[in-house]
Amino acid sequence: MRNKNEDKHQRILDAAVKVFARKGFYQSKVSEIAKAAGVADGTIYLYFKNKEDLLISVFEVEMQALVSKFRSAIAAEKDPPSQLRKIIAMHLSELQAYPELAAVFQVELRQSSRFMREYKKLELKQYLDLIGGIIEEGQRSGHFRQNLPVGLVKRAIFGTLDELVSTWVLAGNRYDLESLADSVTDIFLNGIRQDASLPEKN
Amino acid sequence: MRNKNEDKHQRILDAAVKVFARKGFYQSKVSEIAKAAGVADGTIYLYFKNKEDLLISVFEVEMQALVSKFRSAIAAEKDPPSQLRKIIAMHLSELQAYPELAAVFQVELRQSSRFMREYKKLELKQYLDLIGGIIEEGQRSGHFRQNLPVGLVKRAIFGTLDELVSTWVLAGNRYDLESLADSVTDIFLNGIRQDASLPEKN
Amino acid sequence: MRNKNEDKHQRILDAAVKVFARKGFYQSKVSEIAKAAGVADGTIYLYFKNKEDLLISVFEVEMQALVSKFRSAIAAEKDPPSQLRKIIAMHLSELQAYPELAAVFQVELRQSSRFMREYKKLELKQYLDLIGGIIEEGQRSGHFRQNLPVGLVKRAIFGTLDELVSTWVLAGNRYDLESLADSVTDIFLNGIRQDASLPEKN
Amino acid sequence: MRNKNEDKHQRILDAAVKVFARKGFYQSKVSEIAKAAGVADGTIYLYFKNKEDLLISVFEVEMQALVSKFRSAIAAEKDPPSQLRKIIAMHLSELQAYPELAAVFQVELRQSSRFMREYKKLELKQYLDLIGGIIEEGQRSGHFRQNLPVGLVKRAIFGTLDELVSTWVLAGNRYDLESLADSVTDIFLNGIRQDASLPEKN
DNA sequence: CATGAATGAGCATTCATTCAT
DNA sequence: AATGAATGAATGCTCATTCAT
Repeated sequence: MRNKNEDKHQRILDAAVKVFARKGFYQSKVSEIAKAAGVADGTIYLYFKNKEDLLISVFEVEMQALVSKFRSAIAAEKDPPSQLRKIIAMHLSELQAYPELAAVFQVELRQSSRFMREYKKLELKQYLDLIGGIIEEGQRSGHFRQNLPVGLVKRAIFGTLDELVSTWVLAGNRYDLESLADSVTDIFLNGIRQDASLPEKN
Repeated sequence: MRNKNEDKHQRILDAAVKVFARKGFYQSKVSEIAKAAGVADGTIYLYFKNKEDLLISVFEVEMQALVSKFRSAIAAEKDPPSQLRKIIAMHLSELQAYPELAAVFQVELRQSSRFMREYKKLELKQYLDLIGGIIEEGQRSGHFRQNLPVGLVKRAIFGTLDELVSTWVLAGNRYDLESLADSVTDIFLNGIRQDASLPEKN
Repeated sequence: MRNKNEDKHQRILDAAVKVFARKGFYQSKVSEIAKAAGVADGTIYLYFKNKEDLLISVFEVEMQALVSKFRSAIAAEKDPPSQLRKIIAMHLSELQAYPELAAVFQVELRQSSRFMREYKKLELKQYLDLIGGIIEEGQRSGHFRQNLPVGLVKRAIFGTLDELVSTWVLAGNRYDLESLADSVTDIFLNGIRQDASLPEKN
Repeated sequence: MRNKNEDKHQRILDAAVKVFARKGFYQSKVSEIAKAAGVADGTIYLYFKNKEDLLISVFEVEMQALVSKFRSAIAAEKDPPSQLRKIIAMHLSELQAYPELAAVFQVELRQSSRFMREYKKLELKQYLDLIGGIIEEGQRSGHFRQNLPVGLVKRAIFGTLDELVSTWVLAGNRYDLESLADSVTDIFLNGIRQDASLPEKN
């Protein structure tokens, strides 16, 4: 019983990722997800409150898995610059490895109501905080400049990665995403490192 | 007649921006836009093919205005770093000045079908090319390093700005967006300038 | 415009009476009512808030028409006994003349939620008050005994008529309802008239 | 086994009375009845063919109990007037004592399909025949007038009681029902007794 | 050009019933 | 017998779009 239920729950989540990625939230039909999961329409409502709850669940489950993966990975890195290099590389490689999830993250999650947008922020916050933690630590250790607001830096990095993945998703996954990691790292490590002279203000 | 029509056309566009910004594309009702514009439902279909076309038009019209404003502004700047500083500042100040448009750009335009997503790219391309042009010129003039792909740099800058505006929109416009411009400029000018030593590879 | 709208509104009401009478509220499909009215499903929602509102409207409109017809009829009668005879006769003849409405009144209106039941009482109250007024006047004029509570007498008369109509409806309208009027009047006029000796209490 | 089954059968019936009374037939969920009875949803289908059958069974079982109780009670009364007085008093006191059953009888049983309505008549017939028997006997014994059709008189009495109970149920059982018995008896004994002079025809 | 009443396709969700365990 | 997870048919209502006026 235990396994069968978990299996069905997971199958519905997997199907939802696929369908949401392909069609978007509003254009996805519950019956289509049910069909893709190999269950009856009504069965979905045994596991999820409604269609929106299903989308939120997809996000929650997948995001948590990603974040915890990232967390262990950066724990193995010796200093903030290496950690930043690592998280940039993983962001790109993980989403490249799971393009359907990427599509949901990049495009579909931006479709829902105000409530959901706020909900999304909650989940995303963990990830942004992970990046933010690296920046803070780097400022403390003297690797990164302290005149830059952490909140801005973490969003700059996230925004950059997000845009690169979005472009890649919308381009139909036609090129290698992972190989952009070095240049991104290059820009940001230079952009925020301690000994950078401030750019001249005109 | 001419003026009256243009007026009506514009009133519908303005109403659409407001409504889309508040509710999102799928939750916006055509009748609501009509009401906000002070026209009958059917009148909208005299000026726009359908609801999606209305969204695309909003984007087209507003984006073109924005891009041409940016274009003249950077033409007045003396060198690529100043131009970059200028465009970053304007992106933030313009969208801060017109938060409803910002909401549509940041959040709602990501809601449509595959066709629309691709369409959006076309419009957005002009803006990205504007940034790209500055980067290219800077690489030619020796201000910016040449080892960084222009396509990536322009997306990094756009992604960063986009994320900052999104956060600001979702936070309910509760803080000063424009004042982030200096830090963003700081990061990128340092991140891409010629004499930056490459960050050590582990 | 005026006429067309009223016409459509009325056609929907008429169709609703027919369909509700035949199938009952819960078994009646909105699409079926629409079809019977010769309009599209959605059109019904231009005139009525929802299915329940349609049922309430049927009751309201028809009941009001009935009550005002009754009111003028009894105004023409000279004394309370004649008025009672008249209202009993009309109740049976009117519902006999309009069997579908009778079916809705007798059977279908008892199907709805608690809210509706209470709503029904409001409408029905007017009719019960009409009977009650006759009884009160008769007690005052000395035609009817004063030891009987008006509230009970009016319900006894209404309950009797209601049951007779229900039986007739459920029997498929197979006999003459109107001809029962004399016996009913006989029972009640004897039952409540002034000079009736009280029945012996055991 | 025997007892356990009967117990379960009875528990389901009791639960059904409660739930039907509170929500009405269409608004009552089988799962809710199952829960109230402390059995699984599927178990109900071991004892009853379907939801409608469950409602019919409630009626059958409870009605038969009532009728047989009434039958013995009137057997102990000496003459038709006393019997009529007795049955009127019991009708009111029994349903007052069991308000949930009253709710089902008065309100919910009128909700079902044509088939059920006819079925109800069958069950009800026994009760009406009980009243009818008293009237017939009274006409034979000279207590009651013979110019009144038995079928009408029994329905008048039943309709009156039914309406009084309905009103009491819809009023939330807020007053004493039983105490209405004397007035009802008064009306009908006077209304149908032998020596009543016919009311003058206009 | 403008209107807005009318249309009807489309869909999330419920719940009586089944059946493998 | 008993369970309760699974089923999937069934339907009220919405709303983009049309078109007669």
